[in-house]
Amino acid sequence: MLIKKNVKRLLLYRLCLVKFREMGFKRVYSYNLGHEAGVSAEQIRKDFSHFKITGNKKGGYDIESVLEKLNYIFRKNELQKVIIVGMGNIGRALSHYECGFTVRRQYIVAGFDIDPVKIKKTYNVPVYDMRSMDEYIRTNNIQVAIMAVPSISAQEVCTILVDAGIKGIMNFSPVLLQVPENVIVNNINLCDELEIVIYTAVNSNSINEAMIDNLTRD
Amino acid sequence: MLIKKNVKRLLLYRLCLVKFREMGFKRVYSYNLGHEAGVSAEQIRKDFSHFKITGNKKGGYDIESVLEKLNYIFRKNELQKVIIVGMGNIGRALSHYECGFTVRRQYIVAGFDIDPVKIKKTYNVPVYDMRSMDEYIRTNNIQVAIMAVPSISAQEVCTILVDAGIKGIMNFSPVLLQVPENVIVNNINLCDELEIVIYTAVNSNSINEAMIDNLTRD
DNA sequence: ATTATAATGTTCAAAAAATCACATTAAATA
DNA sequence: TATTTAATGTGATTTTTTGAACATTATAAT
Ligand SMILES: NC(=O)c1ccc[n+]([C@@H]2O[C@H](COP(=O)([O-])OP(=O)(O)OC[C@H]3O[C@@H](n4cnc5c(N)ncnc54)[C@H](O)[C@@H]3O)[C@@H](O)[C@H]2O)c1
Ligand SMILES: NC(=O)c1ccc[n+]([C@@H]2O[C@H](COP(=O)([O-])OP(=O)(O)OC[C@H]3O[C@@H](n4cnc5c(N)ncnc54)[C@H](O)[C@@H]3O)[C@@H](O)[C@H]2O)c1
Repeated sequence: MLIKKNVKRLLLYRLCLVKFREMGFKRVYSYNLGHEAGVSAEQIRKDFSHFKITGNKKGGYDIESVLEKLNYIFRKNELQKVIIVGMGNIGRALSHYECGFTVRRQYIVAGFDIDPVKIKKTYNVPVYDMRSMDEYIRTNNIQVAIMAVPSISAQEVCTILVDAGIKGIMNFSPVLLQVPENVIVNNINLCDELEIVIYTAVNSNSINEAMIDNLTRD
Repeated sequence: MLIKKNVKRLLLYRLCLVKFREMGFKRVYSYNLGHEAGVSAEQIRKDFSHFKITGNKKGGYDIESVLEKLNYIFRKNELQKVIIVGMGNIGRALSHYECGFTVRRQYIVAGFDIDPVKIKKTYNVPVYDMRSMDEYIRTNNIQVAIMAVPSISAQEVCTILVDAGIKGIMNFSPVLLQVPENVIVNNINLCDELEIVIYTAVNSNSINEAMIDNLTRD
């Protein structure tokens, strides 16, 4: 069985491979790729091996063909339709990133909002009323949604999405959504991500043991 | 030594604890917290134990006091000043989230941009010219920056930040930044995060082995 | 054509993380 | 007060992940 960590690394490798390709390289060794991605060469070979991505015993990996296989694994031959719910700060920022998603064959096909002011104001993607979302999802067979609504509405919106048949949610609210077993939620907690930076930077990359000891004294 | 995974879980626990507190609870058992956070009760106790967060042999954990200790660990008693570089889609979205950061004592104190149109247009946070950034960082002793500039400028901006003394960077560009050992980079790759959702949702949470087998045949 | 080389791919070992099991102990109860 | 109960906290065990070692093989050199 495959775990997320593994997949995340594959996506990281792709990023590096694209960079190498842009630099004009045709082939790459596990060592080069590992150095760029910040993982060991063995890890690269292990991951590739697991996904049946093969190289050449002496010449390393052909960048183009690895990228092709990665695209195949990530179903890049298919059109990946995604909707955004909540066209506020985050929702709008994402909708303006069209080209960034497009190169990865991720198509933001529609936005939905409860606020009349935001509806149909033509951004890069059309924005519709929440009441039409259920039908839209069903008729267009949408499987994945980005949620960027206020935290207070998150669970409510989530339930609507799940009932309509959504199978994967990228959630920006700092709320742990209740979903059925078969629905995937990827929580993006930007405050947490910032906090980790602050914490790690300030503690110079390791826990301040003295500080923890202090905790025991009060 | 402490690893990010551990810290990330602590932040997750805090999210749950805040929720429980809002619901009126005063105490919580490792079992409850684990259920909410989606980890085992033992994991909770191990993590807490590692950070010297203690509970009560029969009565579980006092929510308020655990939150206090978490705040202490994450230095919530200190003011955490952060700057944003690049006031485009993402940068502006973050700058409008002021209150969200404020409750976590993360203060977005300033934005910086190269585009005259975006400078000093008073958003929630003041936006200055890039040329004044180095001085601002030094005089205000800023340690952490959010980077939301186009990918093409990412490394260039990163170098300026590092030279000015920045110790932690939250980076939204799909670019692996070259930084010295002592500088922390947290890469937020929203396309990757979306891709993981798509991948996992479409493959119903596990790798499609038949698909991988196909890979070996071409 | 043969040999040397240098990379992959896989097996085996070590390290890390998660889970289990249980001893400990605070609270409730009789 | 003594006993039972129910939770924590931690040492032992298992599982997962990572790293090292090496056998394999495509390419280059002789
Ligand atoms: N903006 C940020 O930088 C940021 C950072 C971290 C986390 N977040 C989180 O992301 C989420 C969105 O943040 P934001 O700043 O974009 O918020 P926002 O208020 O700017 O936008 C929310 C949008 O959702 C719409 N909405 C409200 N209720 C709705 C409903 N029931 N159905 C459909 N649409 C609804 C609103 O009309 C609005 O357009 C929040 O949970 C926030 O905590 C945001
Ligand atoms: N917008 C999204 O939803 C999204 C999603 C995923 C990734 N990203 C990534 O995040 C980054 C920012 O995206 P965005 O959509 O906010 O871009 P944007 O173009 O809207 O904003 C970039 C801002 O940076 C400024 N800038 C350009 N060069 C600069 C420099 N050298 N110094 C300082 N400022 C400079 C520009 O003036 C602009 O205001 C990009 O790397 C993008 O790939 C964005």
